[in-house]
This record gives sequence, structure tokens and C-alpha cells, in this order.
Amino acid sequence: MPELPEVEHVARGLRAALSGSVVRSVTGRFPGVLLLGRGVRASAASGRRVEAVRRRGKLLLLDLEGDLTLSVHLRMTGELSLVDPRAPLRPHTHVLVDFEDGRQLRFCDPRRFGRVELRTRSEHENEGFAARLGPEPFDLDAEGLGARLRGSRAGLKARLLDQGVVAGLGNIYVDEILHASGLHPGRSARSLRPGEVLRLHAAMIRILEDAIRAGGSTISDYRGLDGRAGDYQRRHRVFGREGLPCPACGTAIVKTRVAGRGTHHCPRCQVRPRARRHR
DNA sequence: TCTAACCTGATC
DNA sequence: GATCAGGTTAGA
Repeated sequence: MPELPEVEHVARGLRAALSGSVVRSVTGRFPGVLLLGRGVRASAASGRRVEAVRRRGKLLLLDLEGDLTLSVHLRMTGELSLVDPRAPLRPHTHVLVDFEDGRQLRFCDPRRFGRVELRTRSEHENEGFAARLGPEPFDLDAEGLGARLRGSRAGLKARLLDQGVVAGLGNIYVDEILHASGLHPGRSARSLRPGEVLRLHAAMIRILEDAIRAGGSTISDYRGLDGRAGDYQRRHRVFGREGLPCPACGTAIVKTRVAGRGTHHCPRCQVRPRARRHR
């Protein structure tokens, strides 16, 4: 479930709680959920201090001293909690990180799509998923966003969901951003006029910032480190609101399938322009 | 560029 | 029993 705002919220909680803590052990409890880099054993993390907690797109990164990075991708149903190790284990808890001070970080994920990876910093940054990520939304200006959207003939929503175009957007926030900017999810990404790109960029920044401030959106599974739900779902204007009135114009929100994903839009605020004839 | 697949659980 | 789900990717 979690997209940029939810991962950012978890990262801030971890940063406050774990900076300077020393790892005692990393334990995988189900094969394939904890992945190790070339020549890296789980025991390599033991005794290493947490130097930094970062977020990159939807990836959560714990930099450990001595050139190791522990990365967490929550995918759809992954969840982290920081608890007393004596607390009862919830079902589907697949990775444990014990700290010298006695606390335990737990990765729980019923669907097992999520991953925890322990790699050298350079392997993490230069290979695999992290290496293919596009820029952070907050590092892009409108012109940069427009240029990246033009890179293929894919539809606008598909392009925004592509983590190589811009990192961190997912199904919820793309629907919300497109509604706020009055753009139809299925129109061609390369057809945007400069004014439309400006609106899109402004909506992206504003909505992500507001959602971070609200602690993210909880649809069903997402919880912060402390187990608390997010609050931004109460401010969704289209996502999960099929058949309900558009807050801007009152027209019923429509749900369709775009880019293979359930997609919500307002048929009045987000009109697909007639394709312009190419000359 | 699209679909199916990876998984479990919730809901219809 | 069938369908759907906040993500990503290997294949057609």
C-alpha cells in the first residue's frame, strides 16, 4: 500500500527512534523475504551503528556504519513496528532486527511481496531497483517533470506510476494529483501543454506535502511505526469514492481501469481532450 | 505496451 | 466461489 507519504512518515519515526542505535542481529524467518547482497551475510550487520535513516521513492533505507545498507520495501501490505522483543509475534512476521538497547524492529507482510535487503552501499545504489529510480518529486521543477513525461507514448497515469520517471507516486496519489490538476488519467502524457504541466507539478507537490503532514493514507493495512493509522484518506477527493459526488462539481466519481489499475476520476473535471491531429 | 504473476485476506 | 487490493516485473 504505502506510497511516498506513508514511507516518509515511517522513515521520520525510525530516524527519531533509531539514529545511533547499534544492530545486534538481523534474522529472516521466512525464505526469500530477507535478501542478502553478494558476499554479505546477515551477521555482517551485527555490531554496526545506524548512521542514517533515509527514504528514496518508496524505499526505506537504514545506512549502517561500514558501508552496509539495510533497505525495506513495503510493497502492498508490508508493515514495520518497533517493539519489545517479548511482545507476542504477529502472524506473517518475516524479518527481525534486534538492537543492542533491547528493542526489536519487525517486518510483517501477509502477502510477502515486500522485501528487506542487506547489501553494500555501492551494490544497493548501482544495481537493482534503487538504481533505476527517477528523481524525487521534490527535486523536480515543472519543466523537469514535463520533460520526463514526454519520454514515451504511454498514457499519463502509466507514466506517473513509472518509478523511473519520478520516484514515489502510487495509485492513490496519482489519482488525487490528476483530479486536482484537472487532467484525464488516460490521455497521452506527451500531449500536455505547458500550463497543464504547471498545474500537475503544483498539485503533486502540494498533495504529497499535505499527505506527509497527515501521516499518510490508511485504506486497510497501512500503519505508522507506532501502529497508528494515517489521516489523509479522509481528504481523498476521488480515490475510493466511486459513485460519490466530486467535491469540486458534484458529479459522481467514476471508477475505471487505466494502466492495469483501478482508477478514479471525475468525468466533468477531468475531460479527455479530443486527440489533436498530428501534422 | 499490456497482462499475468507473485501472495494472502477481505468482501461481495 | 469469484473478485479485488496501496507495487513491481517478467514475459508475451
